[in-house]
Amino acid sequence: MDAFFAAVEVLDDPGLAGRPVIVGGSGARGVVASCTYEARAFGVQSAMPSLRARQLCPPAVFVDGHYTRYAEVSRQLHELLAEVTPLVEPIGLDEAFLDVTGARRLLGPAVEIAHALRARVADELRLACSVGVGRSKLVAKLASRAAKPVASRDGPRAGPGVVDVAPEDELAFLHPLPIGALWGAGPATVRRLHDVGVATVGELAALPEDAVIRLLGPALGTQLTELARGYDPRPVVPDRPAKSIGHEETFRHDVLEPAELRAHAVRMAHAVALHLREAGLAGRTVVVKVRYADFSTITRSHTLPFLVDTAEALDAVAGALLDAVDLGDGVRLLGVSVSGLAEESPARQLAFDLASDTGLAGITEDGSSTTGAAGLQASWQEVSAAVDAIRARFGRTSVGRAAAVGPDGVGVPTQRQAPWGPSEEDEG
DNA sequence: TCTGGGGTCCTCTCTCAA
DNA sequence: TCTGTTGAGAGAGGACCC
Repeated sequence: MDAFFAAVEVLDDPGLAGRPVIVGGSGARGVVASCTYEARAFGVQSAMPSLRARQLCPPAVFVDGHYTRYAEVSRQLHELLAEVTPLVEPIGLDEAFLDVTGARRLLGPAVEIAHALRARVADELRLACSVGVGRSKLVAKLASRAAKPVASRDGPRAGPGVVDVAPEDELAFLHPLPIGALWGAGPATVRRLHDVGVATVGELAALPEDAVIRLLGPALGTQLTELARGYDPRPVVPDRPAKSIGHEETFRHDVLEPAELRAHAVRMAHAVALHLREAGLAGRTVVVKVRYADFSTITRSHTLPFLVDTAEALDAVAGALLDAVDLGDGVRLLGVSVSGLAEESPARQLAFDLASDTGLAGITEDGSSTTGAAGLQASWQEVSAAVDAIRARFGRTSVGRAAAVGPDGVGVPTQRQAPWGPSEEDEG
C-alpha cells in the first residue's frame, strides 16, 4: 500500500487531501509512522523523529493515528487478496506476498492479475497500492518499490503502479541498486560493505561468497550473496505461527522510582496475557526489556518449565527479573514479552508439572520470589477465563484489576491507538 | 536529529550433561 | 576420579523488517 496509515487518514478526512500529513507520535519522543508524499517532498521519512520531521516540514499536519482503524482496513485488504489466491503471506498490515502460480490459469498472466488487483483496491478500498511482479520474493518486493509514486518538490509524481521484472531482466534490474535495497542489509551491514568498497548489488554479486561470509558471518553472508546473484528460493508461506507476543512503551518522562516501574510492569503483564489468551497461546520464556535514559538497552529473561498465560504468573516472573535490574539514571522504555509459545493448554501442562514436581522453584539467585509463578498460573487460570468471558460479552474495558489501570483510566490495559511514542496530548 | 512498537532471526557466551 | 570434547539449551545483545 502507498503511504498506508497516512492514506487511511486522508480517506477518513478528505480535508487532508493534497496536504503534507504525518502520522506518528507528535510528542518529543515520537517518531513518524507514515506520511503522505506531500510530506516526503520535504524530506520526511518513516521512523524519523517527529521533532526532526516538524523542522523539515513546518506546514505538516500531525495526526496521532488510529491503529485499530488501520487494522480494520488491513483485514479488508487481506480478504480481497485471499480472493486472488490462498497463498498470501502478510508482511505487516499493508504488504503481502502473493504466489499466483496456480491462479494464472483462471485469471491470466501475473502482470494482468497485478493490474486487476490494483484496480480492485482502488475501487473497493479507495486506496492506492503498487504491485511488483517477479519470479522471487526479492524481485517482487523491489519491483513493487519501483512501482511506487515519487515525492518531488512539485508534488507527488505518479509511479508506474505495476512493475514486472522478467526472469531474463532480473540481474540488470538488481545490479545497479544500492546495497541497502537487499532484504537483510540494514544500516550496520551497509556500513560494513561500504568499508570494503561495495556500494551496489552488482559489486556484492562479484565478490567471492567466502569473502562476504568472512565479513558478515555465515548466515547473512550466504543470504546476501545469493540475493545479489538473483537467487531467492524462499517460498510464500501463508500461515506463520507467532513466535513471541509482547508489549512495550516509551514513557513520557524517564521513570526513576522502582514502584512506578513495577506498576507499569503489572499493566504490561495484563496486556500481554490478554493478547496471549485471545490468540489461544501460552508461553514459557518471559523477557523484560529496559531502555535507559542514555538509550542503552538491556533484556533479562527466564524460561519456565511450564506454560503460562495469566497476568499474575507473567507478572511474578517479570517482577522478579525487574527487581534484579538497576534503574540507573532513569528508565525510558519498559517492555514485557513472552516467547516459547505453544497452543497447548497451560492447565494440562501445569497438571503434569505439578504431578511430576519439577521446576516450580523460584528463579532468582538472591531469593527474590517468583516461586509463585506456577501456583499463580494455576490459581488465576479460572479467574482469567471468567474475566475473558465477561469481556467477550461486555467489552474489553468492562472488567479488570485495579493494579492494571492504564493511562487512559480504563480497568484493563488496551492496545494503544497510536503505538509510536507519546503524543503532545499525552505530554500536555 | 536523537531515535516507537511489534516482531523475527542470528551470533556469541555460558552452563550443564553425556 | 579427573580431564577434555561436544552438543543442546538458555540468556543476552544486536540487526533487521514494516
